[in-house]
Amino acid sequence: MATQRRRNGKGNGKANPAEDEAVYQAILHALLEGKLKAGTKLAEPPLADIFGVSRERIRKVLHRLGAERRLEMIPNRGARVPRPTLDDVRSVYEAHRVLEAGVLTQLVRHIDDALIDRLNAHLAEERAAATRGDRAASVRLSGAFHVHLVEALGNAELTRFLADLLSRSSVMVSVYEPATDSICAVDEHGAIVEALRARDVARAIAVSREHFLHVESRLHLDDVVPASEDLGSVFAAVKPKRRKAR
Amino acid sequence: MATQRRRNGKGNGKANPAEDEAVYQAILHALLEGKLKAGTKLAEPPLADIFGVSRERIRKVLHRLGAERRLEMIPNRGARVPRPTLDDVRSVYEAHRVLEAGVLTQLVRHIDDALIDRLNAHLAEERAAATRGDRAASVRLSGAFHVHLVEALGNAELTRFLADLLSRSSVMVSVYEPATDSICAVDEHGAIVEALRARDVARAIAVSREHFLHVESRLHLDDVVPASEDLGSVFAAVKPKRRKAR
DNA sequence: CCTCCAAAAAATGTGCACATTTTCTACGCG
DNA sequence: CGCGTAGAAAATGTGCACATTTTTTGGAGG
Repeated sequence: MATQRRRNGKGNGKANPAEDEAVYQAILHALLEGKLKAGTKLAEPPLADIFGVSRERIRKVLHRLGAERRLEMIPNRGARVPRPTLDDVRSVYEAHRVLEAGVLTQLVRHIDDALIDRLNAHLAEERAAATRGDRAASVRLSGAFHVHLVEALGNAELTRFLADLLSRSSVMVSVYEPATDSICAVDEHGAIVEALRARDVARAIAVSREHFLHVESRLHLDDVVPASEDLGSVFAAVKPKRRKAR
Repeated sequence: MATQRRRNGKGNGKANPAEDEAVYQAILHALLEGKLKAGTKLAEPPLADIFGVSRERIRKVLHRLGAERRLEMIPNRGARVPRPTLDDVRSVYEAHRVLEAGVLTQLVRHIDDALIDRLNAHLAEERAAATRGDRAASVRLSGAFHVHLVEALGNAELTRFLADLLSRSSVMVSVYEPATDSICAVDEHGAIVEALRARDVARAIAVSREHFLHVESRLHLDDVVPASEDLGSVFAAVKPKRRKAR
């Protein structure tokens, strides 16, 4: 009997939360990966067709993403990938900067050798990726460094907030790409750890601040927009269900 | 013709976002006001009856509140008012404390006389409410003070995060009530402003920290739970639509 | 060639009818 | 008398039909 597909009877109330989740993850992933360019319209019928699920399924996921402010929902006009202004991006970076100042302030109170060791181990990874020239790993590890810092506090609220900020800024780099070269200079991360080890809050904050300002200064507005159409190719490898003939 | 009610034809796709919003606000308000006790089950049919709207309308609102983590949604088992643990509450307060440390750090850079004046004006309001013995106003103004601080930075992300934290802690006081006496000592708020005026970051943070620890220390776990049933009376004055006979 | 507008097409929003699951109830057995 | 359980009742989840709204299309007129 195995995994019988729906599509059979009429009123079918079969619960399948995994399928919701799969669609959600697929769209979210495409969003975070930057495959869905800013301004792209996400209409329900084509998505339902691509993923092979009912329209209400898509609908629910879209609204959920809208509630998380990852999509821009306009009543009666559907969902679009947000087109953040330069101020929006700055706002996210500034928020991260302010948050990290608070995190560092609190962190020097609970710091111990084990934490320093973990951070240094992470720095080693970052350096390895940098010398290896692995750009993707560098980006990932660079973000992970800041995640490590908040996670050290063990506060779920703060961790969630940072994760939200990071995911948002990762979307933005697809528009305002500081992509050119090294994202976060490992040296700057190292300086933060060093200041932490010395229990020097003021210095840690100052370094962190400079670090963020450095990143922010690389932001620039690429003229107009890339704009992406043709959802089919975006989700090509995701769900090989059925596709519309053109 | 005025406001014709739906309930008429059959398939009725009339868009009425205001009605969604009304239900959302009503439940949210009851939640923030503490009228909905922790652990209360929010079933769809009775709510639909109380508000006089379709079940799917209620459904949508419930899931939205769940996405905001204001309600606990369990698949196939509906929505409940969350029953935060003492650790959850501490986590929220700690997050607020850490955030405010960052905010103060940033704030001393952009401080000016106008801001100090505004904060002092707010302190005057707080003192007036305190001497007047207006407990409700005191609670509200006490929260507003911290809102003023973040808003001074003009960062939407930070403001939103704080609002989220505040709304969450306001729900929690209905369980772990530090309700006994003065919520936030106005003097402590005053000391923060004073430190800000002197551009003394370290002092501002120290005072803020003590302030929060002071509030947190008053938290205590009331034995078991109040538990509230009978949704009808909770939303009594909200929507005088129809009610179920018992 | 551009603009404006009406009709068609497409997309979104919503109530409803069930399917599925959970919760309640009552009965029989140890 | 407690306890597990079968059946009933209630609640949640989902597809579908259709209303409403938006967008596109195809001319007609300037």
